[in-house]
Amino acid sequence: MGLDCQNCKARNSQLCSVFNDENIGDLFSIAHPVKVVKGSYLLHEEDSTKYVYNLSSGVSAVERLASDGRRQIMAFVYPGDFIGISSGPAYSISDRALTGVTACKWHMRDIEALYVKYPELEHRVHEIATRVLAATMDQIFVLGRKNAIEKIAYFLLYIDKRQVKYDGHIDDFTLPMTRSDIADYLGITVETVSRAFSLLKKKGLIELSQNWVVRLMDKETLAEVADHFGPNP
Amino acid sequence: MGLDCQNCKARNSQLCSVFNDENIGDLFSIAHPVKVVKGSYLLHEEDSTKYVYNLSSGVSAVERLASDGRRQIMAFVYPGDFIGISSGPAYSISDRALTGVTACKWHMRDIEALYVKYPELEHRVHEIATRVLAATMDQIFVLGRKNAIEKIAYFLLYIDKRQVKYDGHIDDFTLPMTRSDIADYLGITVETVSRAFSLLKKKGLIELSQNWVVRLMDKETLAEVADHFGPNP
DNA sequence: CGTGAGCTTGACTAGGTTCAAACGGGGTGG
DNA sequence: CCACCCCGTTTGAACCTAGTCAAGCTCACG
Repeated sequence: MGLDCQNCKARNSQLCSVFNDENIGDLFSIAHPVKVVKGSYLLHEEDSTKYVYNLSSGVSAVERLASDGRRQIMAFVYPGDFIGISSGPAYSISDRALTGVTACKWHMRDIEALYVKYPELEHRVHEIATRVLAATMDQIFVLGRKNAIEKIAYFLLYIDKRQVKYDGHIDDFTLPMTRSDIADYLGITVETVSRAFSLLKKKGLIELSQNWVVRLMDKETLAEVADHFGPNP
Repeated sequence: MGLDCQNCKARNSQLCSVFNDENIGDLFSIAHPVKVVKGSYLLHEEDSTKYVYNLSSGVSAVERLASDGRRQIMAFVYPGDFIGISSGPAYSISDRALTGVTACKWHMRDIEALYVKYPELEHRVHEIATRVLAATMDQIFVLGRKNAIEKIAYFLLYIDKRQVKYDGHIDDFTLPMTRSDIADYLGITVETVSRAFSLLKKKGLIELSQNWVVRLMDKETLAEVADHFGPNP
């Protein structure tokens, strides 16, 4: 039991790491593995909030869509990330697979039932919510107070940090999301994203191959740009 | 014990309502009441995250300040609201009193010690975090995908909803925050806030007295404006 | 009654959006 | 196998929303 867990990219995630290799089966046996193709949804805004998910492979985006078509992406979800935390009867966000995605899905009731045997589990779930909150606050600052170039520089460093964990790469990585996804994450348009990429390329801070592969040439300067870019020195 | 609690505006808050009038003393006896004057801080970004707070009276703002002076307000805090939820060793936000403020302050350790006697308390604390997260997601959408007029209309309806709970007013209320605070909350400038107010006034959707007292004349239309305002019908 | 902090208004500017056209690469069908 | 097409991206140009700078106003307060 829990055989698959050994090779799962989420094995060391906040949730699964509560269990050791002997008792991980307790968690795995109540999990429903799900597989979702690129472009379709793990969960929908109006779904009832019975289930929670832990991403095993692939990348997805937590998003909200307004009636007039405006979209805002709240977060990108990587293996080991937890989805489905929500107050109220419906998630108020959707989660769309950007690549093929596999995940473990649990009835929240089943997770809660394990709290008795593993009290640490409850603390972890709480901790996960708190971390998500912290990340969300960061994003509020970015959306409210950073200009386009700063946003893109910040985004690249953020993705770099996220992907390192699971790829073990040195300094280039493949973006799983389109320019349009990036735009909807940062509250700007595709064109602005594209222009910002071009500018950073011209400045020698990044290199792009085939639109998707990014290499960060100078993370230090990039961090400065993410912090402040514009007329006032 | 818990005498003050009877008249406290936070008596029915998510935290305090776990206790009935008989046992609220268990919570109150471990509380440290604090009083903060307008303009000073309940907590600072770099403070260690030992304490949590529940606002009793007044209004404060959760904010983050960048090194170059840019400020972003994450949330306005009203009586009954909970502050101090944080991952990591330091809050990464500050909380500034917009009016004179009183609050109950607890050592998180003391709250956790009560979990044994009141298991519901732990669930509530989690629930609070989850609600804050939901509110924060709403704001991300506003910051990322709404224009200035939509932001202001949304803001007015939001404040209206917040203040009703504790004032019992019909349709006017006094803003506790300056134009500059509103600007920093919505990711725009003071001038833009001012112009948006003037426009909504000209349209007959709101009335202003002495800059601080707002009356919403037509909430329905205001809600439409908050949803969509601009060229595309 | 004078002062100043906060608010409003105006004129100009700039950063980002919009609209439009062209490019490029991967996949499909002839 | 290659031409074609399509989707996502890039780039350009015009436009417009919000920012900036500056002046004048209001009102609470000393």
